[in-house]
Amino acid sequence: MTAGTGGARRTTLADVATRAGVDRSVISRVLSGDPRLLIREETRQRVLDAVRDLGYRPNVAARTLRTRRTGTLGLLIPDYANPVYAEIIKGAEAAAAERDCVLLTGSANAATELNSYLDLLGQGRVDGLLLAGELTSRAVLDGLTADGLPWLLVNRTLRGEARHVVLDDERAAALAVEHLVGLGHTEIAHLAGPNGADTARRRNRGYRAAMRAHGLTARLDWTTRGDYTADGGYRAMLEILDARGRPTAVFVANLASAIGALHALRSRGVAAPAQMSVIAVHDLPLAEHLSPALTTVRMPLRELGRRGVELLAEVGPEEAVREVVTGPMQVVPRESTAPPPDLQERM
Amino acid sequence: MTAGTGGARRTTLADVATRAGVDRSVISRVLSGDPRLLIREETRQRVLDAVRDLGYRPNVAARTLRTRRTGTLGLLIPDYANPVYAEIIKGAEAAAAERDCVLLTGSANAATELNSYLDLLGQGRVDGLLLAGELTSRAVLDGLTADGLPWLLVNRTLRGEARHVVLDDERAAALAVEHLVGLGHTEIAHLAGPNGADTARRRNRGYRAAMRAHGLTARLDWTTRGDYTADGGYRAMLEILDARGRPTAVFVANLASAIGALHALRSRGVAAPAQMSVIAVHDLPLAEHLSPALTTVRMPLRELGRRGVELLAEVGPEEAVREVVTGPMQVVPRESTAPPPDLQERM
DNA sequence: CTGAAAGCGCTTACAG
DNA sequence: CTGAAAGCGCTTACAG
Repeated sequence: MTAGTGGARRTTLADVATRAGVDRSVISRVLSGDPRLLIREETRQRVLDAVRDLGYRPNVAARTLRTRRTGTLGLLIPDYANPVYAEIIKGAEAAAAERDCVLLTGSANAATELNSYLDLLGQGRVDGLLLAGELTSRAVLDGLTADGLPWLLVNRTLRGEARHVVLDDERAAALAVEHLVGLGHTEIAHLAGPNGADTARRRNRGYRAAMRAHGLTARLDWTTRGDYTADGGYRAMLEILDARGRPTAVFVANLASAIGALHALRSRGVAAPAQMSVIAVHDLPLAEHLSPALTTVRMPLRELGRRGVELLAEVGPEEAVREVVTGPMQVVPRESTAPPPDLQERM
Repeated sequence: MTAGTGGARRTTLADVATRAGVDRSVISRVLSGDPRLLIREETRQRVLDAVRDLGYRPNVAARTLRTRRTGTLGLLIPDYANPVYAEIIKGAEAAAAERDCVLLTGSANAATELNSYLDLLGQGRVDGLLLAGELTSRAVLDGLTADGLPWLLVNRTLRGEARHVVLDDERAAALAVEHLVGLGHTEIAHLAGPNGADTARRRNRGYRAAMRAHGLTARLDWTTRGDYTADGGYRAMLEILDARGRPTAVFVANLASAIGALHALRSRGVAAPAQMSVIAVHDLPLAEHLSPALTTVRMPLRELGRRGVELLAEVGPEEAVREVVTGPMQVVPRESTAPPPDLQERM
């Protein structure tokens, strides 16, 4: 046998039709469950038997060419290494599988990469596109719309666009602040995410709103900006430690930053939680094993991915979608948060 | 405009042909760079202009139906949350893009999931399949072969199969042991990976071979088994600490396990590296920020993904492939390894 | 109840 | 140098 397809010709509808002694169209309609098909039970059995015996599976390309539906949804993320996206992918994949759809995940972390990825996707490779991460521009979205390709922003919004599904980042920030306030903290800093990140802006906004709601001051020099990486979190935590006065707690915008922040505290000899409580957005098994074990806010990321697929599949491409996923969101208390030093002394 | 395709009919070859005033076949041959096409430069320009003006992009389904090539390769991984696979995916994606191929990544962590994923993939969705992780059985591979779908195991081998690309896990283990021996250690334990994992078996084998090569004893009760997670590493490290006598160093089979192992050492009050050196396979930015910063062996994971795609695309499906990727592999020394206590005292 | 036909948009061997 | 034709494997409206 020569290299190449490595096997015999695939079974087609014609093969099944011959075997079952009916027309190809009958097979097709039986398999697609056509409700307008009238067929004798005995014929239907013959068809099903033939399909099973020959191991027939429809040719995807032929079906797509005919129906203009690929049964594939695309998901574009900036970085596979970010566990946040891993969770989103899992939820999206599960939802896609439930609708007999394949999920085609790709990564792009620069505008040029994104464009070449869209080129690669070509015409008619996917029925719709979920766009996570920050690099999507208005121009790209307009291009997709012009191509007739439905899209939906996931975990981000874009000014003037009304096609997105996000988490309640404001509420996550509020939960974190309330946890700290509940422990007695009043001097609470914020290690924020990058300026370009929509989630970072909303967590920052949520932090400020929650501080205000508790009559606390969100000091400007106690809000420093990381970039959602451990390295960035390390640097941003040092900035907070170098500010005039020292907060007793810090709300960190994501888990990777918090790992760097804990490192910065160790390197300056600041004990956590004795001298500084730390709470971060996103819960992962890892958090349990850090030193100290990290208090987190668990976010419904899987649910976010799931809803992305559902909305993309169900809502017409011209309709507005502005959904905030309200899955389980809660503080997971571990060792990194405790009452502030002054309260501890009194105990 | 109604919901649905959300736009006008897509541009087809016929539209371009009309615009350029030539037959459809000419457009097709110009675009595919048919070497047997004789065409006047001026006609070729007209064709190219028409393609550009109309923004023509070939319909993937029609092309696939005709050529039997999808331009898509599949990659099946067990878990998106594992950063090892994130790196493999990145390498594979880059190599696929270079060959104008799309990479369709999917996850399955149980045999039933795998089968339903393959069903979902259907017939003719991908030109070949890369299989990473442990769950692939002989039966699945035979099924793929029967379907005429080329496949390649990535980061694992399977007895009796000769279609795989792997890393040199034995060498990684040897590098780790040599690093420890170079620091003066002779009592070296091994926190292994799960029994089912091919990489774990090879790292274990490499550890034993390297110990032997240095005239050292690999004590059986100093080899404990984790499961490549932080939780498993925590438990397996406790087992080592509970053994008779205590090693001065431990070679950990992967980074997630090492995070748990460091936690176990802290919880027992064993100082690292003063009382116990730790080195683990796989380097990630995270390692720098652990406490202590973790010494690792950096593995060429991206290169592994890249070679997987290259080999799948280039080697005929009937040919044997047994490749060991020889990318950059090196010890990245950080704080978690140091000379053993007895040597330190003498210094 | 079942079959025959058209056509989705390409590519390619062949005709001129 | 360029065009006409066949056919990849489906689905679906229609004919009987």
